Amino acid sequence: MNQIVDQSGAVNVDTAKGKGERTRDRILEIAEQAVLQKGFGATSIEEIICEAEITKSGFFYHFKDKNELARALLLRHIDQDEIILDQVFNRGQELTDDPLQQFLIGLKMLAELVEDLPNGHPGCLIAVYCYQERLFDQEVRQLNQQAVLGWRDRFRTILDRVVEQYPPNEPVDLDELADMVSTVVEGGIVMSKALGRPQMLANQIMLLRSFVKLLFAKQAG
Amino acid sequence: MNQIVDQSGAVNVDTAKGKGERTRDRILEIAEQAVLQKGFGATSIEEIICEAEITKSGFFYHFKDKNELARALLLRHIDQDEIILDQVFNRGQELTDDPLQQFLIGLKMLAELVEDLPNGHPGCLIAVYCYQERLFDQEVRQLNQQAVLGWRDRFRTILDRVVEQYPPNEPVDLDELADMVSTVVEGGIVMSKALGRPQMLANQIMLLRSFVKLLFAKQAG
DNA sequence: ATAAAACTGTACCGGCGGTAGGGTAATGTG
DNA sequence: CACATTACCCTACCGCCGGTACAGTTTTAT
Repeated sequence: MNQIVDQSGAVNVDTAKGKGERTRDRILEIAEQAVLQKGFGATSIEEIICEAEITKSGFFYHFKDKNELARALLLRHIDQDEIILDQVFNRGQELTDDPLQQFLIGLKMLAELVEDLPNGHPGCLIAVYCYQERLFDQEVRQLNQQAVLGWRDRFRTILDRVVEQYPPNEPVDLDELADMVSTVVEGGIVMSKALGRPQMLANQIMLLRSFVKLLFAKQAG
Repeated sequence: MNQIVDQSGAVNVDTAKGKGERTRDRILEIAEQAVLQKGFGATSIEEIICEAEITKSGFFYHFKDKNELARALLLRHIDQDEIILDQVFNRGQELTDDPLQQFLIGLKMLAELVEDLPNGHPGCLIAVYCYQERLFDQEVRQLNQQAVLGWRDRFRTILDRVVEQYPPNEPVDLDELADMVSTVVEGGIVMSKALGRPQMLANQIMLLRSFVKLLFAKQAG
């Protein structure tokens, strides 16, 4: 979904890593930016090594070919994404015991988080890979799939607890509703990018939040 | 949003065109398939001319460079998309005078339409271009933006008529709600592709439809 | 018949992904 | 400090691709 990551203390963390790992991270960071703006196929190794100030040999020391770069990019992206989502939705659990409120707080925090990004959400690698599937091997495609299924599980778990206390006002499949969070985020990113209006993503998340409220709100009378 | 197009009588239409235009159309058709599966940057002119059974000179006779191909692809895609959306949402107006029902019928028909695609929705060029913005010039990016704004206008017009008769049960910005249709379709396509489950897109559209119902349904009492 | 349209053929350029292999500087560790 | 390992750099090369140039040929519409 995103690769916003807390960078406080990043220097300390980096220096704690070996030199190789630091270079590798730098390559991945630069590559991800490029891939999100131009796609994987159009991102040249040349430009990556140029910006990273290494040589082609240096690049191929870390990644044996471009496909391995793709895999590493995706793994890193998925990891960072999970950290963010954990932060956001665990925070809801700290603030209240009501599962519906937890979910609503999580969505609100997610919206605020993406709204605070100065240049808008940079994009989601999973979406990039979906639209360039033919470039990747089966392993990468499976990783992609598992990441999305992970999102479903995450939100489904929350929703299961919600419906125990709040019967939905309209019959819904909870897996589909869980998927809708991902759908709105992915679609919202596309819309934000298309219109050049970063705020759209946050708006769409908040709109989804309205719908969740409507769906589970206890009807008057 | 899509490039599903009615192909009945396509042969007649084609033969009515000049030979040049037919070749041009064939190039565009082949190119779109490739771009939706591999991205624009990774789609080589070589493979296009190979599949179209023309030479490189033939290609450059129709398009002076790859950027012109990009523009033509986008224009074609937007045109076809508008035809589809017109069909779907005008049909609702034929069936009832109630604006809410018109919208709900349109969404239902859209869901059915994408569900009937044998290999799932092939993808949306607008989304592809968003995620590869750096590859295109300002003109193409503006075309993209206008297409999305066109979607907003379309749905906003319908929603304006809806709210006249159905006050929303939760305060919403109608532009944002209009955008949500696009968001869900774009996001749904990504999710469908990621999971390899074409039906997801239709499910997500139907879920959006549920929310529209909830939002505008007259409360009991 | 004829002009315009729609190509084909050939040759070339520079950039890029990727390979191969030898050389070297930096680094962590005992 | 010694030393092996890690982490690179350098050079040279291959083949593919986007793109250009331009002359020649077929096809089509009228």
